[in-house]
Amino acid sequence: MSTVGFRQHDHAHCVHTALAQAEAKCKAKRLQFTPVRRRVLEILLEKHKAMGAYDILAVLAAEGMGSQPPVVYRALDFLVQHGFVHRIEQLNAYAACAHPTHDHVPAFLICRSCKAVAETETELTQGRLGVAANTSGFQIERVVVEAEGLCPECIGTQA
Amino acid sequence: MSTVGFRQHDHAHCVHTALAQAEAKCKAKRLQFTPVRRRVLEILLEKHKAMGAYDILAVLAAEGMGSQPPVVYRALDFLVQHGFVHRIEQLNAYAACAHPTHDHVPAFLICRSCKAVAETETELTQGRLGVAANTSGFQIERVVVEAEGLCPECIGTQA
DNA sequence: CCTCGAGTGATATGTTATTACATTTCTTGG
DNA sequence: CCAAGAAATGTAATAACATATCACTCGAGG
Repeated sequence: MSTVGFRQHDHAHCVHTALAQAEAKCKAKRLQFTPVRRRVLEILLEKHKAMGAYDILAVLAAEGMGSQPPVVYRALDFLVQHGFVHRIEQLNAYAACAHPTHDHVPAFLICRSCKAVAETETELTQGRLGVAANTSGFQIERVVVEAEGLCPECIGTQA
Repeated sequence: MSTVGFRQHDHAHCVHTALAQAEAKCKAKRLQFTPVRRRVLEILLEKHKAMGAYDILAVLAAEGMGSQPPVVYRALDFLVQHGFVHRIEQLNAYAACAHPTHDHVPAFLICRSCKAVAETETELTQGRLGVAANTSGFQIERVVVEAEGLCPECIGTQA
């Protein structure tokens, strides 16, 4: 995987597989996997990188699939909601999920130089954060974990 | 602490103390604790809540301390850089640091209902995230941990 | 006294996200 | 099949967040 694990891989295959999985999951859950939603996910899978909403919108617009912001934001909301895509808070950007087949708490390694994003998983409500939440009576629903730094490719080329 | 621990506390005192600590730290490090920077920190301490840059700017503007965005963003950059303030990525907002006296990796509990923010600490590069980073050769420089959910006050009043 | 650098003031602009409302398309029960 | 309601989309306008740039001030050090 070029960004997900900072390694190369057979990309066309994984795009196709991921789309098929998403389609199957939507069918199973009676969700509408509409053309716009499908295409947005496909764009993210193909690019295999975090993209801003307006970057995605530009691609859609070039294809005549809607040129206004709400089009892409609605599609992204849907995809995020159902776990096909993650939002990278630090970048105000979106990336296709690398492990769409099972529920998980995503964690990201974000290269500050090339903006590559690798997705891994974390344990929820463990460690001090979980303790703090329990102690204070806070009910955790979602956890964002994002590490910023340098990817292997960029370590040599940077300060 | 009303938001930091979802509990009440003597606020005027802690504002004063935190400002004095910040002033001392700046003096020790030869940093300029200018009126704008001081006032921005004070506003965040008084409000004791995550605030958007433009919310802070509105307060500054009302006091004649600068009415343009760069004023507040520059002050926030300084305060974040030196650990007096944290940026809450999920909210695009800023909150005064609750533990300014020592270096730490902050973690936040963010109430999705009332937007209260509690700050705790986490262990850096431990657990699966650290393992993933090591395995792939990624060099972590900063970690963002933000949990979203319901604070004790809001649990009763929400779905 | 002069210069240099950090900070500030001000204008403009870029980027990200939402509100609002009209219209179309799906789906489901009669 | 068909009507009614729900879900999705099209479109315009605007809100919210952030940065680029340049001119100006002021204090520290030569």
